[in-house]
Amino acid sequence: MEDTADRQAQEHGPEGGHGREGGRGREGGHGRAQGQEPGLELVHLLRGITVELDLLGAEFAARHGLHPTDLRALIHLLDADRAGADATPGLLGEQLGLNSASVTALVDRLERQGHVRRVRDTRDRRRVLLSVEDRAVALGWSFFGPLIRRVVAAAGSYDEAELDAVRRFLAETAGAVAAERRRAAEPDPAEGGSASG
Amino acid sequence: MEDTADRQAQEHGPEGGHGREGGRGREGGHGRAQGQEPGLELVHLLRGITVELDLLGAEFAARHGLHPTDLRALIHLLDADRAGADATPGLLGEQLGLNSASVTALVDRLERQGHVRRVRDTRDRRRVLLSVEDRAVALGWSFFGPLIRRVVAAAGSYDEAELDAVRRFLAETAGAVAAERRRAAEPDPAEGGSASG
DNA sequence: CCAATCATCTCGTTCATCGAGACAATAGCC
DNA sequence: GGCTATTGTCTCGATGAACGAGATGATTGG
Repeated sequence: MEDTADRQAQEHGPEGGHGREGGRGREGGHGRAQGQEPGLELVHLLRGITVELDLLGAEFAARHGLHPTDLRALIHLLDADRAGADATPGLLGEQLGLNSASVTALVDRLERQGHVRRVRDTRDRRRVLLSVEDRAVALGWSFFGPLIRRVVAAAGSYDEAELDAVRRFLAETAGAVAAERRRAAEPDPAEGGSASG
Repeated sequence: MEDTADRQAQEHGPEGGHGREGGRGREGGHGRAQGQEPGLELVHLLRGITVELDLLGAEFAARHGLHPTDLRALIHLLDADRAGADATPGLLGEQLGLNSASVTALVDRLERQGHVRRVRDTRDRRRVLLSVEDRAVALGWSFFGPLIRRVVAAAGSYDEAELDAVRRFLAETAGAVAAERRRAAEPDPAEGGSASG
C-alpha cells in the first residue's frame, strides 16, 4: 500500500527518461534500498500520514456528532483565533472551498452545537465575525493534543541539524502543494487578456 | 429560521473579551514565537500540508467530475492494485470509513466513469474484486505526478543524514497517527476488565 | 441438504452542498 | 446629502452522497 507512485514514477514520471534504466532490476544495493529517487519514499510516508490523519479526523468528527467538514472548519477557526485574525463566513468558505450557502449551513450547525457564535462586526456591519467558544477550543485540543504530544515527544530526540532538515522539507513540501494548487486554480491564461468588447 | 441570530449576536458581542485587541496587527517581523517546543512548528507545518493537500484533492476531484470521496477511493484502489492486494467493496468501505450502501454507490460511480470494473472473484464467489482501469491509473498519476516531482526535486538537495532525519520523523509521525487512531477506536478499556458487572 | 455466516446490493430517508438570487451595509462619486 | 456599484451574508429549491435496515446469493460446517 505504501507505494502507489514509485512504480508509476518510472513509467510516466521522469519526463523523457533519464536513462537510469540500466541496472534497475537489481535493487540489491545498500543504503537506499529503494534505489530510486530518495524523495519518493518521503512522499509515500507523507501520503500515508495524510490518509490516516483524514481517517482519524473523520472518526473523531463522527464520535462528536459533527461532520468531517465541521471539524475542518473548526480547525481553521481555531487557527484564525490563535493568530488573532478575523474569522468570517466568507473567509471560512474560501478556505474550505465551500459555497456561501454551504457556509451558512455549516456555521448554523456549529452555532447550534455551541462551538462558535456569530458576532456582527461593529466596524463593517456587513460582516459577521465567527467567535469560537471555549467548547470548541477544548474539542480542538482533545483532537490535536494527544497527537501533538506524540509528535513533539518524537521531535525531542532530534538535534538541531536534523530538526532543521525536517523543518525545511516540510516547508518546501507545503510550498509545493500550494504551488500546485495555484497551478490548478488558473490553467486559464487565455482569460487575462483583451476580452474587450 | 436561524436568521435572528445575527441580530442578537451583536448585542452579546463583547462579553468576556479575550484580552487581546487593538493593535494586534503588528506582531513584528518574525511571525510567531519560535521559542516553543521545536516539534510544535513541525506539527503546524504538517497540518498546513494536510489542509492544502485536502483542498487540492477536492479541487482536482471537482475538476474531474468526481467527489472527494471518489478520489480517496481511487487512491486506495491504486494502492491495493500496486501492492497486488485484492480490492473489494467491503475492504474499500472499511478503509474509507463508509457504509456498505455508500460503497455500492461509490463503486457504481467509479464504474460508470470507467475507473474501475467489478469482477466476480472465482475463488469466493461472494466477493467482487475491484479492478482498476488504466484510466484511473492515469488520473491518479495526473494528480500525484506533479506533486511528487516537486517534492522529489526538493528532496534531491538533501544529504543522507538529512534525508534520514526527515524519513525518521515522517515514519514516527505516521506511527503516532496510527497509534492515536487505534486509541480512538477502543477508548473502552473499562469494559473488558473488572467492570462491575 | 439445512442452518449459519458472509459479501454485496436495494430501498427509502436524511442532510450537506450547490446555484441563483434577495437583502443589508459600505465605499466612492458628484 | 442622495445615488450607484460593490461587498458580505443569508434564503430558497434542487441534487445527490451517505446512512440504517434488510434482501439476495454464495460459502462453510454438520
